[in-house]
Amino acid sequence: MNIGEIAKRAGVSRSTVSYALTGKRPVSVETKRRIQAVIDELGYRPNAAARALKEGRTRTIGLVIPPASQRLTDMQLTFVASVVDAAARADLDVLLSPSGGEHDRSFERIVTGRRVDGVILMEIRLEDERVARLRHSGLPFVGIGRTRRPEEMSWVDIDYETLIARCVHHLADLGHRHVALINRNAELVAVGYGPGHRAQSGFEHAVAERGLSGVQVCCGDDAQSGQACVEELLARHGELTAIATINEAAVAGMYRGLSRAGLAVPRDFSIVGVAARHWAENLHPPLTAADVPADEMGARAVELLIQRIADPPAPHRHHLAAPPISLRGSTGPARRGGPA
Amino acid sequence: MNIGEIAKRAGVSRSTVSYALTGKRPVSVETKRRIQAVIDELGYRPNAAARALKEGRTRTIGLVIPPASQRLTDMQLTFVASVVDAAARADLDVLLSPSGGEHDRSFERIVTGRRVDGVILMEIRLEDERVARLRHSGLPFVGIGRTRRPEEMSWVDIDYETLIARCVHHLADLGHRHVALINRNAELVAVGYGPGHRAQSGFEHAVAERGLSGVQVCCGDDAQSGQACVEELLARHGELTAIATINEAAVAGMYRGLSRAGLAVPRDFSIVGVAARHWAENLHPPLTAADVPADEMGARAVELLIQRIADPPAPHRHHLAAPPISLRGSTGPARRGGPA
DNA sequence: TCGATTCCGCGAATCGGTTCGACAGAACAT
DNA sequence: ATGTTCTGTCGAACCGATTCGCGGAATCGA
Repeated sequence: MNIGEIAKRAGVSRSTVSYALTGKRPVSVETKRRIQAVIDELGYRPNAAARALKEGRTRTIGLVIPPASQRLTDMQLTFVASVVDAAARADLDVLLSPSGGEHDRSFERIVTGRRVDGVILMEIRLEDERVARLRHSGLPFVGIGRTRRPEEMSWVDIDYETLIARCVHHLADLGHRHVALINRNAELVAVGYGPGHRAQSGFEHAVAERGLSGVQVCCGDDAQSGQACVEELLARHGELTAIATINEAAVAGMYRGLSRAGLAVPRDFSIVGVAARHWAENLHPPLTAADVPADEMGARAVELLIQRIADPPAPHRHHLAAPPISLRGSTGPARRGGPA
Repeated sequence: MNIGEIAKRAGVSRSTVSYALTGKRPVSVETKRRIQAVIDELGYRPNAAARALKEGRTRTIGLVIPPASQRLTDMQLTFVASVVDAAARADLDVLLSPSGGEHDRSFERIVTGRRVDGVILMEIRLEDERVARLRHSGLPFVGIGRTRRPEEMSWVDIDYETLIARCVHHLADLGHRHVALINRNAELVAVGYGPGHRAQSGFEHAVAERGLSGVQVCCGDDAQSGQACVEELLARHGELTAIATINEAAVAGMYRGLSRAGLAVPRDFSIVGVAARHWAENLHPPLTAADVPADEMGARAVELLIQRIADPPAPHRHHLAAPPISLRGSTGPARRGGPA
């Protein structure tokens, strides 16, 4: 059922139906009523492809996610959910594209086939060819995360550098002298994953500033890796009394590793991290952490993207989240080897 | 850059460019080479909307997910990931639509606006108006889950009835006499969530068959609810020695509740469930469970959908997964009040 | 050498919308 | 009565691809 059919049954021309629907020109109430009656009866909706073709926009945004094979973390999932939600509120549809590895056909299809009006890019690296690709194509886009030259694009991001520094200061304030940073998985950090590098940098600076001794390790994004990682850390660095981490998926395993080693949290050992609130609260003991407002950020990213689509030459905008640390149950005064 | 531009620069007509690209009519190698050269130089890709309009298909499938506000379980997430992955392999894009609650505009847009060639529906209820809506619209669709009249549509599903029955039999074999079923959250079950009801049914039959005493409760889909639920169960039914559950998100909390009550798993108390393998293995102790092949199922759903799109009048096909129970560390012989 | 066949490429129609220019008729001012 | 302004509607062009029918040139067989 197309617009011609509606027009015929309502006894008007196709253009009149179009104007009645879009309201871009006045149509008499009587005509409008007749058209609406036919539309309701037939359940007509304009064909999205035809409209996209003529209007030059698709009312769809692309969301580029890490390939599904590598499991999404809870935080990433929250980003996806909040982006989809915010887009739906703005009457935009969301086209999903796994990128990286073998799936780059999907990314290309979306970008050069003009399937979307704009793109939200997740899991951005310090040097990211997709950013170059998008900029070259002229398609509006917003990053969740930023590259090494952040002024060149619009983004929302978490200030891991500041947050991890805060974590270290928090631990130092509690008297801890030997602390470790547990990063995300080694491959990710190796290919230039921004949060990993920025967390390192924040950790190093804060450790130096407070005169602490610090170790850094990468750790797979799951509980088993977390456990193994902690066990190895304890074996190699017996003096450690605290961990700061951005690897939320591994925290449960870290708890397990500590408990196996006979260390109670927070009595004997402290952990502080960066994580989504509901995740931190669900752990046992609840994790003292900077609460990443992941759902807000997804919504904010959509908002930025809508603005960029509406006004491409406008200057880039950024949003760097640095939420305060919420004290929960996982940090306490240093005991083991600390100043007692 | 459209097909006309390519044609002009290559010195041929637009139709020749089209035929060179699709291969639907022979084009001389020399002409083909010239066209390809221009295309490579300009980085041209056909406009997806124009193609969709003419061809009558979008090369896109819709994936209808529960609204983002209610967090996706790990298993649901795995479905989504595997669907996206499988679709990408078939060169299909995936349009995400949160449905239910306030977001039904999105669902309507996708269905009646002909934005997609077919739909995969998640979180299906025993009576589901979306199924009626889709059937009425004539759009091909496949369910992950099934309604009360499963022969009317194509679907893949997990045989919760059989699986929970197996769980009960497994517990009975170990000597447990008093067992509980922990279901998904009460709202979901109340609105006719199929797995919830089928699990109940399987539980009741198996309990009756083995002459056990059984209690059933609903429980929120998170660790805290799991803990609260177990604590209440223990308070009210001190004779319980085992739990069967389909609520994977709550299992970690159940462990906590048991441990607080001084009950060790599996020595004093057994838990068996239905969950994704990596999830079951990540728990501590690892959960004895029927390993749901969620990624396979997503891929299978895509496969069924592709077939339905290609051949709509073909008979419906179904795929019911009933994986065996993998023995891990969370079940053992009955102790408390059992035959010692 | 003449027709038949094959090979290649062109022009035009088409998909289903939106949008622009034109215009009839009513309302209003002069 | 004449000109002007509005209102409401129509017809046609257009977006960028695909596809059908047609025809010119080359090849083939007789």
